[in-house]
Amino acid sequence: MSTPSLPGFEHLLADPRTPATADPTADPTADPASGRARTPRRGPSREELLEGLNEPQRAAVVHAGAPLLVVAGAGSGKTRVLTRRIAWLIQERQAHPGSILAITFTNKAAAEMKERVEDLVGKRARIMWVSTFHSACVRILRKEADKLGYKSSFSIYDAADQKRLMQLVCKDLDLDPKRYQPGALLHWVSNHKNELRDVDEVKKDAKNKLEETYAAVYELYQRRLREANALDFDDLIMATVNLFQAYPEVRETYRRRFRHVLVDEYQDTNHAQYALIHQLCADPMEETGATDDGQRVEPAELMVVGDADQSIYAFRGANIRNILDFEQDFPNATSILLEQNYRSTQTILNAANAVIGNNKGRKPKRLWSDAGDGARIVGYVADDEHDEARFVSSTIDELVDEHGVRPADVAVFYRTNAQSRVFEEVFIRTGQPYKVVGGVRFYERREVRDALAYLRMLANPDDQVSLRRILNTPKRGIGDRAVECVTSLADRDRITFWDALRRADDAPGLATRSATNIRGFVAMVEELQSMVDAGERADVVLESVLARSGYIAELEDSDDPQDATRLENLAELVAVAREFSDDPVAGPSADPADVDAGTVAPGLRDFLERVALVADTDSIPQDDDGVVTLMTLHTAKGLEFPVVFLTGLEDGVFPHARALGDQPELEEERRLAYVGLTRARERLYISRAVVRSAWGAPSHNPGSRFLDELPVDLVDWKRTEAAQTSWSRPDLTGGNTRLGTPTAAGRRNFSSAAVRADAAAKSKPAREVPSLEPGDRVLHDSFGMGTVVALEGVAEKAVASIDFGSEGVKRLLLRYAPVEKL
DNA sequence: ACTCGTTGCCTTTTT
DNA sequence: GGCAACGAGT
Repeated sequence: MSTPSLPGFEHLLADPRTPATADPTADPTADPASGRARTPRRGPSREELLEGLNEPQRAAVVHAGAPLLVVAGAGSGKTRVLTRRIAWLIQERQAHPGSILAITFTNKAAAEMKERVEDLVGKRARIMWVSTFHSACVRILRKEADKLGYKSSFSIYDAADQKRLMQLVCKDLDLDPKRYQPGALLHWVSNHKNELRDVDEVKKDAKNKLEETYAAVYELYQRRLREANALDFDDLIMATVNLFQAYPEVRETYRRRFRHVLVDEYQDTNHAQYALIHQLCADPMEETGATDDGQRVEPAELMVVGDADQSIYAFRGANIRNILDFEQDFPNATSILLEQNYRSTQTILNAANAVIGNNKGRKPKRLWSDAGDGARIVGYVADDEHDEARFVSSTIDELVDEHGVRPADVAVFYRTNAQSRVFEEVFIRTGQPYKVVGGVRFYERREVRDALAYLRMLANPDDQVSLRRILNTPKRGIGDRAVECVTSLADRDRITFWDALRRADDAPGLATRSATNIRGFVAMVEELQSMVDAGERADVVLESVLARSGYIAELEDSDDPQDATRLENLAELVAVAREFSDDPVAGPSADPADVDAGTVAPGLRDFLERVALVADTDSIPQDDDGVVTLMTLHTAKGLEFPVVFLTGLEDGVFPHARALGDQPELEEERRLAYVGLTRARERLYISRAVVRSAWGAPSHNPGSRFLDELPVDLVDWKRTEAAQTSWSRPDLTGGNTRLGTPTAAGRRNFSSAAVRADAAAKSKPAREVPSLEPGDRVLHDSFGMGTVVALEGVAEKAVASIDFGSEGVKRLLLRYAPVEKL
């Protein structure tokens, strides 16, 4: 997200010797160079800035000097601390707002923080950099792109673009798509980028054929990105780190500029992000050799805020060690612990503390509240997922009728998006309005992506992925064959795909019909490009695109009711563009950024940038009186509700089957549970289904192990497993299954669970099993670690099939087998 | 070049 | 159970 610059901003950046006062909007009384400046009379007093804060919170706000880690438990008021501290820096320590860099993880959080600081200290807060890592990096990279061999107009590829590009790469390398899945390859590439490992390094370290192939994929993928003048999300960070490394003088510019760096959600940073912070904030004395003599800049003041217990994005490269090792990474760092919770009842906190306490290697922390114990947690064991949904629905009715709860106070959480369906069905039936947050998102809809692809291709004709996407959308008679011909022309003459299109007549083997169609396409694009070059507003360009391309016409002619929705979505997109063009500073991600000198009004590129870096969960309206909110646990992070339903507490669902066998992954699931529990303010409901249909087939899941971790006296079970009808009462008790009950139900249970475990074992062989049931991990004296795949037989005749990975699958008579449950 | 039918695959996802 | 991606048929 970014918006046009404030005048004078480039100057500020370009010449570090004129820091603060170069900006006309800045408060001239707050010149940091003059040390003790006149204190502006506007704004809150010291007392007001510290008002209502507890001791550790105050300490964090006023702390000066050494790097500071604020360990902020859930609901402990960390956003407050952050905003007050920023205001404090400006107000009391005369920091120039332009010297403050605050990093958040969402644009929404950035906008909120900025707004709150602005409320405290006034408009001068606007020139602070409050943004996400990605936005900040884009701002830097746009300016310095040429140093890295990119044009400043580079595109930003999101997950879908990456996938498309990766598919092209796989095709070029002639890889079997079954053996090499684009998704897996991307994940692998992403991991390397997060670890700042470039292609050369990876190639050098390839140990076997497979790794060499992967490295080759990485190499070609990067080459294609470069050819497309595009960077993917991970590149944004890595390229900035590389830039700072390769150009110390550039780095120094930013080091001089940012005197205060604050990072929120530090537990979710990855290595690349850590490195970036380190480059900006670490003492250069410790860096490799003296870079320059004399002119050394004091390192910026760093404060990071986070909670290791809420780190739930490891699967995306977040490294929990960043926060755990902060004190080692930044010598003489201090830390402050915020344990007082202002959100939940003590009952809820006790539950959360108990669960998270099962994670190893964690720094002790116990949330407490003076809100009192409140209601007990209510538990429910449902027959199946429909029963569970009915329980949730009827409980909500009851709360609304008898306890004055508004539906908007209620949230229903689940582990995976697919689980939302059952709740939706029941809510539709009962007429309970609801809102699903997340799921298929606006910017991921096909028509929206198509429209954006047009715009991106206009802004950056090198952008192959976008260009190819819309080349024949809507259908204009340019098929695979034609694309093939143009591609080979591009390859042979070493020109871009777009240039090849313009010279399509030279392409050998191209049908005249296709050539004609391509000429028509090129003419249309060039005409639209001239609009862009003339600096036309984004919404005007967009409307022309939709009209001229025939995209609208095609949808209008269609009978498919879906296409009516698509038209609406496009209208919505036009509205977004119009709003942006009218007032780019407004909106959820307002953040003044620098654009090319000379561009006064916000252009198409600015719009694209905003769109590329904004998740649209950012724009979910939070308040709507009669509406229940449904979302995954991941999207629930950072939110709070008076009433929370935590559903699907079953081993295999939550914790997810793929995590069952892996200690670190299981701990991440546990943190996710912790996040879920701590969202609740007053009332917490937990539920699970004994039978749940997954992928069509019913699956019989044992209760989540997290349920066993809750102190028994905190939970009031409205219905337990014992209350189940006899047919569905197999050998499960709580989360612990005794082995082998010779009932039909037992077998049914076994077989369906085995199917799941088998599936899990296939994708991730070799691992865990506690109280023996499929999916559990065991340790065998000679075979090592293994995963229980299936169980058969009773008591001392019980036999387990255990997958020991490279050792193969063994059938072991448990009475004799030297296996130990882990 | 386009359309339709079959197969295969399934977490989570702030950017 | 649902979607997307691929392949065969027109």
